Amino acid sequence: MTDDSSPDTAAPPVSEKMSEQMSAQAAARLLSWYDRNRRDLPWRAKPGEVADPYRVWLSEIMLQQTTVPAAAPYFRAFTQRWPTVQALAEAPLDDLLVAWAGLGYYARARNLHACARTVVERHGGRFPDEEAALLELPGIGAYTAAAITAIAFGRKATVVDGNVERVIARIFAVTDPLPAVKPTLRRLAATRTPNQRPGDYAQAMMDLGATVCTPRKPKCMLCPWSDGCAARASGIAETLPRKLAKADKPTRRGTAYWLLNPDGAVLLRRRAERGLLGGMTEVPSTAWDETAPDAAALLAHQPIAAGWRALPGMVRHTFSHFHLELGVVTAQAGAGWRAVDGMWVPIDQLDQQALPSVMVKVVRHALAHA
DNA sequence: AACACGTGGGT
DNA sequence: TACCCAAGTGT
Repeated sequence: MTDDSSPDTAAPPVSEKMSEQMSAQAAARLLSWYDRNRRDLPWRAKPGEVADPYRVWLSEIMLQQTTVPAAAPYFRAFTQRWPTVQALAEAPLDDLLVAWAGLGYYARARNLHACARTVVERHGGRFPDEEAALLELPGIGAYTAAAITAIAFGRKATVVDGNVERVIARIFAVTDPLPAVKPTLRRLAATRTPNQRPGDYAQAMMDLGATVCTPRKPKCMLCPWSDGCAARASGIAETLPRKLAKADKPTRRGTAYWLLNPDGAVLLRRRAERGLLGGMTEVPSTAWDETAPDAAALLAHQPIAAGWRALPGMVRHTFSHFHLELGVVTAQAGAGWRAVDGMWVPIDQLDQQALPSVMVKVVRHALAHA
């Protein structure tokens, strides 16, 4: 039973009016739970405070597929350095990439910059307060548009993230697997969205999923909706939502070139603007393929002809969709080093570069073994 | 529609 | 160790 029609039971059909009342009652109970268990998060307006759309937007982008503890320090750094969307729009993209380094999904940073500039240039520096207009902005999809509408502007919107999908799947005992069942979950979620306190309700749903209706070992005893939860009634709460098995990750292999110049600076370069780690800084390397590069490939990809020496060990890293094994070779650049394509960065300035985590690993490996 | 796109923490 | 998971979006 995955649609929202009346269940085929002996109970009398629930009238529309009655189900509306039940939803309103459920929302009130959730909001009461929220008021009693409100978490203090860096981006969350305190009771009585007016939400700042810029901070709501920034936090929602950072929280996409990202845990609260991971996002929090980045949010503080960004808001301290760029307190307004105007300030962010005026900053060079490269400054954002340096500040975003380590947080992952770097398209978010590129879209963040594009979005800030669009808001300033086309919306007078103010975020639109309607879902449809927000949806037009780079980096803002269905979830984020609804979240900003509800949380920043106090307007009704159905906010559906992974937490909400889980809560709804359990309440209604939806057993069909994700992602195909997403539209159904969205419809069901919409039937419970109240007119009152849209922002608090959205955050309450997500908090409920994050702290009570958790993926494993849900704390049903603490749940304000436990008595109406179909999955709990049938003892399958922890198994929901069901998900299709994911394809396993292939392994790719490559070799990175740790090249030092006579001044003791290391050669880095900027990656392509789009795609994996787009616009970020890297230690030059061969292509990353299934098979490790042979001697010919090492010569073909070397940034400058030099006598390369392999460092012991290997850098391992796992991206969203593949494993990477990276060997590291090192050399001193001889005559002609000034003409090499890339940038020479003093070792003590590496922390000012837009180095993604995988490259931080390469740097650490080289410094430890070179 | 399915896949590309990061990272670090939990079990 | 290996897999799952986290306030998704773009193509």
